[in-house]
Amino acid sequence: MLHDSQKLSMNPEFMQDQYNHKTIEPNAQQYWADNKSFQVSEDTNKEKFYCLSMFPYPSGKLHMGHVRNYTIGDVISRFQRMQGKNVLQPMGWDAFGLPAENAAIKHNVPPAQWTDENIADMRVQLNQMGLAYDWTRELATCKPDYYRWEQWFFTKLYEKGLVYRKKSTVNWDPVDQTVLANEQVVDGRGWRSGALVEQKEISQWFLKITAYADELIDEVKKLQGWPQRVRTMQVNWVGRSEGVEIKFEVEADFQTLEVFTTRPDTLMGVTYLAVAAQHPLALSVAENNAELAAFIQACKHTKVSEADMATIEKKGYPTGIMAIHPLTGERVPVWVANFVLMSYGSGAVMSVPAHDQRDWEFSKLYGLEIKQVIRPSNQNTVDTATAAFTDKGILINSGEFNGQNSYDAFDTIAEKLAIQKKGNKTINYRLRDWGVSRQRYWGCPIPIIHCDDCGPVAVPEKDLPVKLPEQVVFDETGGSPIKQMPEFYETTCPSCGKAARRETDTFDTFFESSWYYARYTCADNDDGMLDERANYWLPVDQYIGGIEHAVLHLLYSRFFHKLMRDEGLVESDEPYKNLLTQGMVLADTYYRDNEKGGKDWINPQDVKTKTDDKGRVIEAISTLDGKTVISAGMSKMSKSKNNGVDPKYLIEKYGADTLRLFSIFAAPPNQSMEWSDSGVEGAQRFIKRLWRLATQNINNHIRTDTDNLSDSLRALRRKIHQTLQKVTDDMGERFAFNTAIAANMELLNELSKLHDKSDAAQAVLKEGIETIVLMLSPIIPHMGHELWIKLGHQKAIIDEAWPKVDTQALVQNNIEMIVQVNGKVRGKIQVNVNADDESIKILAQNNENVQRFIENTTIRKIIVVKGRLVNIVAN
RNA sequence: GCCGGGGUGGCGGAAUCGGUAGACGCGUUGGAUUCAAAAUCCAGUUCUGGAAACGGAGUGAGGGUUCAAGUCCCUCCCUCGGCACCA
Repeated sequence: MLHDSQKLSMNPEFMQDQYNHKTIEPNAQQYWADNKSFQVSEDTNKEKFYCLSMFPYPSGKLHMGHVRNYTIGDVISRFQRMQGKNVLQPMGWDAFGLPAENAAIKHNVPPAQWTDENIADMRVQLNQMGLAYDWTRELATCKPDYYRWEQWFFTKLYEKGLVYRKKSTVNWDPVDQTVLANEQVVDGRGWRSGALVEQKEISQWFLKITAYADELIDEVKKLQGWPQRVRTMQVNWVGRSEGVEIKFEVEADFQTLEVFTTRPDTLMGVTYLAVAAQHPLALSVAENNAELAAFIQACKHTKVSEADMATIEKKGYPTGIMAIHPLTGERVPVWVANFVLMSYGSGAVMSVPAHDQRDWEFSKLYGLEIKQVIRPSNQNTVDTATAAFTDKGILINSGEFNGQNSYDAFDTIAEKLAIQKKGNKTINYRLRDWGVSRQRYWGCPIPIIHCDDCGPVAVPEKDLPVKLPEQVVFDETGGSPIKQMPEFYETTCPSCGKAARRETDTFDTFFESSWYYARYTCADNDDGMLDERANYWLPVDQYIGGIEHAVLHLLYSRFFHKLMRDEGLVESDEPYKNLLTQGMVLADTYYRDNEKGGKDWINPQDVKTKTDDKGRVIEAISTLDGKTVISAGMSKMSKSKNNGVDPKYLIEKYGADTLRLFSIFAAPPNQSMEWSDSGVEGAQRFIKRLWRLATQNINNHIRTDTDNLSDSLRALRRKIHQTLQKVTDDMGERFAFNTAIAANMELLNELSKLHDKSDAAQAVLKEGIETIVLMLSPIIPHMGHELWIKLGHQKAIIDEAWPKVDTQALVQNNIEMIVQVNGKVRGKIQVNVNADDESIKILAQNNENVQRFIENTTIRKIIVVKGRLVNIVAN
């Protein structure tokens, strides 16, 4: 018995090679490795192009988000290489972080070992994707040869006074006695212990990012290659606002409360002040007030995230203390409020219920006075008893300021306060200094030694790096092992020599990811953080990564770049010239309710859907037990929803080229992309169709005079060059890879329809096939490599240049224009490209179908849009 | 809650500068091929009326500007990302 595939291969029709990714892909990868195709060095004769995809956290498994991100970067890199540029595309590992600690607790493996094994696995998977990386520059942030330089840099910043220590709030698990990350707090409780989480104040290190706030905002203007939405988010995050800092004297102890407001024009409407629960004033009153102390205690049980603070139920408690209004001298009560944060500004705010929605809600809740001091600029009236009026307007009930508009009153009130030394105009930022301390193990040790006599002292350069001990044992509380290791923390003071204690906190992992892009340029340098090679390659010409990094990572690395510039390490002002933010990868989710009231998530690979004759899904059934499951729509691929698709399996089944093709064809890069198994099969189908047409023409080496083609061949050749023109624009300027692929599919469809066996036809066909293979080679490089050889070329396709548009081929004599009557399409006309408007108008009116709609009407106007349409306005 | 996106056929998406809405792909329907199936190929496929020619409606909802609106303006609804210790 013969297998079907054998029967097929014996049929002369199918004697040509079958497409087989399992031989094609390793062959191409071997060629690139043998020829060191992607190793680059500084070459001043070529234009450089630094293309960087955000490096992954080495979880051990490549997921579809990586596949998409790295395919996009690879396509751009290979396209730019074909434009003749010296392209650098490196890869490395964002190797510190929480998951390694979790794995250590769960599987009893030290984080270092777990991480190393994961890196080895993921490197293999990335290579199977055929990504054009210069692996000689690979780096892992958990290695001392990397993190020693950020320790060194931190000590430089410390010398410059850009680093300081202050108390700040963390999530504290009172049972496990550990600090928890926000994601480790679930419904207000520690994820492991289940204990109610408390806020705790501890001393931590901060970087003065606020000192660069203005530059971070101002230079967003220069980032023309960034998406507008990311630029807006960056500006809003820094949040520069002009306002007035106002001093309120407090009756009880003659202290003053300083508050910041952007609306000094509403000052006369202040009816109370609110301070944070942790404010010294609140704490001192609470000493003799048990109820207030209880309230403050209750306020500790909230998560320290802004989203939580903003959405909690607003609660407050009166301190019984009165403050003096700086202008009227009236007494206003001071309240403690759970939504005022001690870490923002001074931890106190002035409240104007009539003109601020949050203050209004608070005053309604506790029956506090609402005093309207602004009225609308027009003649409308507002009732501040029903809602706050937050617009600017004209001042009322404000004594000497009555009748001024909000803008003028801003200045006059600020001036009056300044004269009385009760306030000043200031600029306030929403941006807070960057807290870089983490009380975790798997991170870069902060290079500081605490001495009882000398205070915190930076570790001297000669003693760097401070190595993180890698042979450690975790207990189930998840506390950092180095905090229990005297051999790590016991040391001597570098300045006085007495016994001292090493800092056991580690850096925020954003610290590592803030400068890795620069280190790739000189990853082998053991003598310095960076060298002159950084200035050849930087800034990064194209950065690609998830939209979820639009604010934090990108802001921190912009900041870090400026710090490095001011240290003389780099010359440029900004790290990333162009930015492409890719959307997430989504997949179908299915579930069943379980007995515990929760949901059992079922992997989409185990679900079959039934459709009606229009293709609408009418039922989803598990293939495991044949029973119905409930569809919960599309959501981000994740473990928790059990809707991940493993790229490893797909690479084996379909090959990397198919996966690459599908992952950028399914949606434009900046939008989220929905996973579809049948879509992958469609991508494979296209690859096989191209393979077939190309391999049927490998012996076709006919060249012919393109000046004397028949009309239909001329049209086909025009299609080839129109496609090339579009694809060049789509890939080089717009990153519209999905439409670039669609255009190639369209061209392949046209070429497949050609059954003319003449020499001229075969020459055009060959030109078309070769153009497609070249245009798609950045996307499906393995197949491009193989087909290019088969088509008879000596040079590998990786070294070929991007094809050139033949402008002669684009010339057209006649074009089609549509004819509208009152904006509705009623006919089509063929027009000579040089026809004047008058003759086009006549042609349009003579169209048979158009006449049906203009008879018995009067033509009012005829609009001709060159090359597109004619619109006849008639009634 | 605040900041920033998105919403177009059964589905993913296209329409780049205000000018033919639905390219391309998936799914689906019919046909060819096959003993049969898979694969492949051909044709149809926004809804709706019609045998067709050709009409009517249609880009989340409602209003507006314009000869012309998916695209611009206003109001609203839904949804996704981020919110500083996930990375």
